[in-house]
Amino acid sequence: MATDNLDAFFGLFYEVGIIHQISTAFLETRLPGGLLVSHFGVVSHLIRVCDGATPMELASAFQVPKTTMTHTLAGLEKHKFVEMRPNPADKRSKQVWLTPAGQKFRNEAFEQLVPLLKVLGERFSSKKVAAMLPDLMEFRTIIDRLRDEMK
Amino acid sequence: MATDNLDAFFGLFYEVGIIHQISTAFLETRLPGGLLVSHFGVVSHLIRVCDGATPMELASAFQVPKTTMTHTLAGLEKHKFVEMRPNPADKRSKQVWLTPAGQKFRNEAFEQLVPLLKVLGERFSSKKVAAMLPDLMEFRTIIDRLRDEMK
DNA sequence: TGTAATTGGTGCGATATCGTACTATATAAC
DNA sequence: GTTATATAGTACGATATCGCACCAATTACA
Repeated sequence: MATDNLDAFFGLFYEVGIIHQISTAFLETRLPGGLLVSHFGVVSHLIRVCDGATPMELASAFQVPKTTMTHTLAGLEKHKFVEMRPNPADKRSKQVWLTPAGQKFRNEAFEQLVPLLKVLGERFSSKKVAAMLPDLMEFRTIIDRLRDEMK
Repeated sequence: MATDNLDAFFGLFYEVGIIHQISTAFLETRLPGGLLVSHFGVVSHLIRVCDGATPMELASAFQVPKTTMTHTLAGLEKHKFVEMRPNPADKRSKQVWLTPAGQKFRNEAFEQLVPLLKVLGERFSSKKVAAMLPDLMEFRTIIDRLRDEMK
């Protein structure tokens, strides 16, 4: 592979970094009470994917170290947005359950984003976004596996 | 715009977040002396785009707050990878210049990544990556402008 | 079934990130 | 030309991130 081809990968990492930076900052200025995207992400995951997930499952879903997830969950707990219960299937483990306050937080934050995403959608169609997703997901899956192999 | 369409945007933000997370962690375990991707990014920018850039130009290129860039540059300076000089065009400002040690750091880190990216390229072709870039760049440009408008 | 290796979670310390406030300089308005 | 506003950079404090070490529970396996 020539060096030129490597440039494509660096370009991808660069764009991903910038998009991450912009979108995170943008969203966080619009979340109440100093909550972060990490909090919003976890709560969304519990609503959309699986309530009662374990901390490890969440860490794995967002590909962050487990200590980071512990910290994020402590923040959500402090706000009473989630409740930690023992995991009946494994006494080492816990389960993270949304509270009504947590659902309210997520839904209100979501509703606040709708008009902003509508404006965005007028400039970059959601169809185009949807068309980008399969390649991104495939790429993500591949680097995920690659990372595991080289651990 | 229906809620379904919003899902595409959330999906994009999610994938971008994960890819950022994986690629950053992956690269950072392979950089010497506790250097971070932010350091590698700045040094690469100085080599590839413009040596002698001002801190503000760098902060803007990576879309990070200027205080963050100050911190990153201090780290590079401590390693003698860059040199800060006064900006002749503006006495408030500075210019960031690479040192030979900084070039060496970047080139060695780059060379170390080549074999890894080669493996990656066997599983996800650089052509496919290159094909994804225009849309990502357009999206990035749009959210960048949107953010400025709503500041 | 007893011991070794693995896994889920937390405590702790180092440091990266970033908002606020501040100084010095530059630009604009008048 | 003087004054008001904006901009480049830094100091500082709060807190997010994450590696390491640890304990408890589970799983592998001899």
